[in-house]
Amino acid sequence: MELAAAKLKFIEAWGKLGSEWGINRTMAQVHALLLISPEALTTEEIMEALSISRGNANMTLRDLIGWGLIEKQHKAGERKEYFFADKDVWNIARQVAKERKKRELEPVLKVLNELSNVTGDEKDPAYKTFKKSLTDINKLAGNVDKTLETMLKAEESWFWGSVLKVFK
Amino acid sequence: MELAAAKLKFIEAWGKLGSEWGINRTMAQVHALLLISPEALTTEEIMEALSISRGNANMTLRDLIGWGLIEKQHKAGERKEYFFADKDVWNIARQVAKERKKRELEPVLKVLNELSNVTGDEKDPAYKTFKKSLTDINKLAGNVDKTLETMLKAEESWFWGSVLKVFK
DNA sequence: ATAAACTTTCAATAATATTTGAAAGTTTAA
DNA sequence: TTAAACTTTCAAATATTATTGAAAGTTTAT
Repeated sequence: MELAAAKLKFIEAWGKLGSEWGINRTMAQVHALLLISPEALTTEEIMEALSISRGNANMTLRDLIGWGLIEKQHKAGERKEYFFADKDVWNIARQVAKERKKRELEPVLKVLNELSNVTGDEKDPAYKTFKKSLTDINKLAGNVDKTLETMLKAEESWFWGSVLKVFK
Repeated sequence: MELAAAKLKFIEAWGKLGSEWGINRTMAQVHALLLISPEALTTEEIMEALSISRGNANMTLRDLIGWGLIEKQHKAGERKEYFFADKDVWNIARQVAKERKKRELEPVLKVLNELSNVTGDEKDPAYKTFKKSLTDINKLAGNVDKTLETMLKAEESWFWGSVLKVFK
């Protein structure tokens, strides 16, 4: 397969994966484009490469910066802003985990926590079932949370080394 | 907080979490409802509890069965179908992991694999960057895949015991 | 100060996803 | 059979989310 075709396919696949996991398709595509680009690109070039409008490109780039996945770059003597992506896939994974944990997981954990002081009759099956589910979910969520925390601090090789070692 | 209010809040929170992770909000809500219900419920009761239409309820229930998260139950002498959710949170997590791996991760891994035999000039930075990204993503994806596989087979306590042990 | 080069905003529009509800389909009991 | 009880389907309506593009805003050089 030719490089040009492969690039398009990669961008498409990355975009699809993103959209299935709650990340805007265009955002994932722009990220993919920058990820496989050796040099930083301008808004103009990104618009061109993905056939998207200026407004869309601008907002998407801003979002990606907010996610910590790309950065602006300024070239000496040029007005234009260039954008480039962190190429370290482990950093990317950590960054995404960090943001989603903060934006989505933590608010839910907060609600679950509030709910755990629900009042009711210990003899009521509805109450007991509710309590049990909450407790179990909290336990699981606590473990997920701890593991993510470790991941966020860890080096890739150490993390996978540790995790995979116990699984063979 | 009263049980009734707490239930509503839980259903809402579960629905929101679901929608942020690419799962239809109604589907997550129906699942939440059944998860905290001690007995199996009819379509009618679910429609009523969540104010959704018959068609929506029917499709959502079918989807949830497809995900392996709920089951039908028949009561002796009754025509109606009852639905109940597996209450084991670890089973739920595994089931969701299994389905999403199959439906979304695997197709992408397949594409990534196809892309890895892209042809090009080793001296071309665009080619080198592309190759490098692919290789790195494949490596990470491989580790995620192995870990998920282990999770799917494992008992909860063993899995978290093993993972958390190395993280203390 | 002015104008060119570039970036940002946001109301309008388009695309996508979800939901409805009534009709069609199925099963059971008498 | 027939009809009541129940389930499924799916075209149309609604709601949600993403995108456009032109106008407004900003920065820099002269």
